[in-house]
Amino acid sequence: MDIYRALDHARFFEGITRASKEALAKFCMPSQRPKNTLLFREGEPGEAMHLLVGGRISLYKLSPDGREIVIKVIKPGEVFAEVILFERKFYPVTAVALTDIFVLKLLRRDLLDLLRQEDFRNDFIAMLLRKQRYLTERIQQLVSQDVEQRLRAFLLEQYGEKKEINIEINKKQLAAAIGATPETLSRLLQDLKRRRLLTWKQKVISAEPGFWRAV
Amino acid sequence: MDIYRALDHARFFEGITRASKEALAKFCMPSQRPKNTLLFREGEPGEAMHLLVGGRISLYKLSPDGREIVIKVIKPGEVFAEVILFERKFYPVTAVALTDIFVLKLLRRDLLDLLRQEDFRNDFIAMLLRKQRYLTERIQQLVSQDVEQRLRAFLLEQYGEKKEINIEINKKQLAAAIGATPETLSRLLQDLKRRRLLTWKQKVISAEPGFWRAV
DNA sequence: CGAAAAAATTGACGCGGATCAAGAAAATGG
DNA sequence: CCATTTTCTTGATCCGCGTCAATTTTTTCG
Repeated sequence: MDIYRALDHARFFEGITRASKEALAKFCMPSQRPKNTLLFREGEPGEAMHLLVGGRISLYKLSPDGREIVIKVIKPGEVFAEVILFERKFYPVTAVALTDIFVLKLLRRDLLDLLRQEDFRNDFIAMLLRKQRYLTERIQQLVSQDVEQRLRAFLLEQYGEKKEINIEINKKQLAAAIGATPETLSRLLQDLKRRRLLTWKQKVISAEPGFWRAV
Repeated sequence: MDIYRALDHARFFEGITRASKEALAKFCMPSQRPKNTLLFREGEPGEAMHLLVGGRISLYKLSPDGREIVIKVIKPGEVFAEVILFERKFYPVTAVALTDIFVLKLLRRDLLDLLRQEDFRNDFIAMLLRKQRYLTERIQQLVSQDVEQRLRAFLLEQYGEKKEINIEINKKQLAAAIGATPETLSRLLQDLKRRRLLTWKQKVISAEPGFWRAV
């Protein structure tokens, strides 16, 4: 469990100099947590930015009536909870580990130091803008696309256009991630199977080429 | 049409020193445009950040089937299209003037200069984080709230909890802004009128106190 | 291994809001 | 000011997906 190596693989820190990555490694607080761990809750005060090294984490908000609205599923190499560093001091979302995870935490004051370096700062701003773009696209998707298209977009974003996907999350979690109920996902999967486009057995999804360019 | 004064009123530039605001005023390119002007289109290359001084602008994305999905309605004092400054060089959304507008443009290179100043940079990052929070909340709203709640949220955000709202956009535009069709909005307004919560006559919306705390 | 819990499936049904079409009202522009 | 276009309204109909309930299947763990 080498922090430096983890940082080295995180795409967010790609453009950064070796020296500052080593400095960063000193600041980071590593932690491993089992599946279903609640990392933080919406509205709670916080003072760290997180970098996910391994596993998946779901960020969601609660609707007034208690439903979980998934904002984003975080995959390895991505940073989250950066929002609390500058603006308010409260997390705007809840974070739950969908699988066993390995995360690095970076305290506010350490990050503020790092931001003094121009290249780090530029990467940081670029990351924020990328995220803004992502959220913009997610809005468009959730509002205008049906469940099948959202499933396709999700798999594409998280795993790429592959024939075999080794999926670590369960169907309930996936349903939530694409803004649907488990029942609806179940029926969709049945239909995709009938159309010979996609099958889900155990932890493996097999997608036909046709799936990726379906109507 | 004093640029400095405009900047002085823009909340984005609130925390900034007088000196750098004056410098900024020199860089800004002011422009006034009539209603319905297309400022830029999704996918077009761009090289300026915009600050809206007066009027309203709709930022939207097109769905695959050509519907307009409104991401955000910009109000005076807000900045937009900052995304092209760092990340890619293409606008991620289309921008259309909902009313006659007055905007200031800030070219990429000028902004990059400004970002060298620590206080400006901090404000800039804070603005990005605020926007991220906004988009996060918009997702939650669009996914989990019905049209009536979305109407309430929109009016609240854009005009505040007022008894009388002078509305400059038309019903079609408002319907799009809350992710509904004009037909649905029309029926909703009829219902709100019947329930004595809200009336819309000409360019004026009158909302009863009860409207703001409706179920 | 076997019992209990959790996840997934299946069917019946209902609802919010989209769509389509037609007509009324309002805005626009010569 | 009138003619044309655009916006708004109203009714009828439809559909995707959620909800609820009942099983079935899978996972968990003593």
